[in-house]
Amino acid sequence: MTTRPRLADVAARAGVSMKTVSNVINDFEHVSPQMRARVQAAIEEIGYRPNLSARNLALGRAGMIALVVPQLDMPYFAALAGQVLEAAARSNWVVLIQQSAGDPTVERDALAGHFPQRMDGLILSSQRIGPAELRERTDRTPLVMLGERNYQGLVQHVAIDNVAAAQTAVQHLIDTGRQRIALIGSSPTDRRHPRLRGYRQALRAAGLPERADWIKPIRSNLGEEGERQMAELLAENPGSPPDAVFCVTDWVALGVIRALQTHGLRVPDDVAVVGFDDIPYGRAATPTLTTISPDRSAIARMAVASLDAQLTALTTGTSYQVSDQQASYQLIIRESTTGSHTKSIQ
Amino acid sequence: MTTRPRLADVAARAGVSMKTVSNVINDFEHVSPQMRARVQAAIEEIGYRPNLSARNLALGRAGMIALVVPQLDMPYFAALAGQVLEAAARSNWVVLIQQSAGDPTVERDALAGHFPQRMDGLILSSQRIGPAELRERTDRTPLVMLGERNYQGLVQHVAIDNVAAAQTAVQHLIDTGRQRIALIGSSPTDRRHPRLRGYRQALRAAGLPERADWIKPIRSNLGEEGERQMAELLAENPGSPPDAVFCVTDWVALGVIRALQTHGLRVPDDVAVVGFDDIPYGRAATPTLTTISPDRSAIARMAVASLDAQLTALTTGTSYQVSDQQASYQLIIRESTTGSHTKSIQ
DNA sequence: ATGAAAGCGCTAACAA
DNA sequence: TTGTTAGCGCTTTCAT
Repeated sequence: MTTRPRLADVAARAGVSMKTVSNVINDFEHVSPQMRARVQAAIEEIGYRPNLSARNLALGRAGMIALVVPQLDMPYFAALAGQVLEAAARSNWVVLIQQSAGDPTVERDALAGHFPQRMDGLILSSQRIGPAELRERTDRTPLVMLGERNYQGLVQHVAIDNVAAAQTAVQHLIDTGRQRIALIGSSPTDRRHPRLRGYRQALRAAGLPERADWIKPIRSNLGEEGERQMAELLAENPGSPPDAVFCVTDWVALGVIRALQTHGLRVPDDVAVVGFDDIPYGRAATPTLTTISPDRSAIARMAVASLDAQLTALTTGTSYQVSDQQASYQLIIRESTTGSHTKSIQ
Repeated sequence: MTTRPRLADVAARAGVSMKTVSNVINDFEHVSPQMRARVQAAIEEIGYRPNLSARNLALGRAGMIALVVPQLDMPYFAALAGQVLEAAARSNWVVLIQQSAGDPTVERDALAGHFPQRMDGLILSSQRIGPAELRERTDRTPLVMLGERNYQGLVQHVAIDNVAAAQTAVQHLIDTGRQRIALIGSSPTDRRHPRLRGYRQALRAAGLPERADWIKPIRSNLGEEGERQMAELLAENPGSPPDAVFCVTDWVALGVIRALQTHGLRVPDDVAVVGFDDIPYGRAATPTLTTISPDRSAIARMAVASLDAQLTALTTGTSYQVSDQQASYQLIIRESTTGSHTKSIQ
């Protein structure tokens, strides 16, 4: 196996200096078109590809950013990771995906910069990390936080407006005639929870009463949890179940639907269900799931762009002003609130 | 911001040479325990982390392998990617995940080694690439193919025994009393399809007749496709539907269940359904889905280990004998074949 | 068992 | 506009 072509080989082939080749590769100005063409031809001919290790070493950058998500097999995060991958590639970054499995240690290690190698930036999607941890952080690696928590302007934060999105979802239930709306996935005492706040705002705006016993917390974002809590709610309200349920995630909503069907209630005929996240399965479920769809692609692009800007600020010694960036979202209306999925029996 | 510590700094701190530090870091032999301890202490004290770009440059390796999957938001591949990530990390590899979106061009480019940089290895999970493309391949990058296709010993291939697994799934249907078993997801004329072959073997072994019109092809692995084909099958057999359906993937099975429920048939009471892949949704669906669960972790480990071995062979100039490696699988029995998910109405 | 120095492939000063 | 050269941080002969 012969050795692979280097920049010097291209230079020799094109009869120019390495600097010129480098200029062409990096799209610098002040290279005459014919020179550019000549170098390009040489590159093609010998099949040259830059060695990124060498480039990054010379540039003093890692060429890599880390993305920390709870788990890749959770569909919301898988889809998000896919988008981050694409956005990062456009900035010549490889993405090191790290799964935290909800382990706060992993997330704190990431915040502290404990990776197998230096990272140019870090995108962290976490439920666990709060403002306190952020305040104590000393590592200077550019950081973007994702997710619905509020970080009080301590770090760059990219998310949709969860309060407004939740309000939109609940408003849709009200618009379609529902009056007895439960929430699964939050504790009634958690005043900070954005999706709970949106739920409350919608109820208040419609003059509907709020019942603390119709707000059920979950211990984790699992279908089983949704199912358990819904079953409990049904058991506590025999004969007078809610006519709609707003779930903090699609995954929980699937469990809720399961509980409803198990108890002989039809969705949406008896009880309408709305989820949150727009996971792919929502389209294949029975009934298909009405949900809030965050613009994941925009979230990914904003996060990567911010890392880019932070890194530039860091190297140029200028300052970077952190902000709360909001991506858009959409209400996707499907069968679980409006459709009837059961046709007459053949 | 002060510069980050280098190997030389550790050496200075510990009062030894760089070579010694390097020996400790790379776990070489012939380092006295006390010397090791001293160096370790110095590493901790100044918070040293090796620069992988420099290491890889010196070693002449990329430090990176590519994983090409159709899409990260398909749960099977997301879970697989997660496992590959972990296995690769243990071999000091970062994984560049590339989504092909089923585009054969992307897969062919990958085979040809067209990446932004050199890769130490390539794991390709593809439906499109066949023996022909493999035979034409000239790139020498270590390669492992995943998936159910047969590559005739042309490349290292890691998969479960799809014929046996399919037979196991169908046998389970037969064992639970089903006699009229359809298959969704393959063409009756596709003699090569492993899961179809397993289906046929099971029917034959049980002395059950095979009906070509009960074998329905799909155009893509989508719930919608399963739903459409199942609806068609029901329309073609009014009054005498199958009593069980074997689906080539879970994703298709979810659509099939949807079609059955839409037509007023109960799962599993009227029709039992088995899927394939064990995607996370299967546990949250209603009813929960009986399926074949491949040992993804083993698949990932085997693939990475093979890349390691191939790379070693390549650098030492020895030869690497490709093989067909088989990972294990399990039949996961859930409600869609045995349970009754609808309790009496309250 | 440990030290000195060359070199991996690239970028960016600095010169021309 | 293009060429020359000194590193980037690490591994690895080759001495010792």
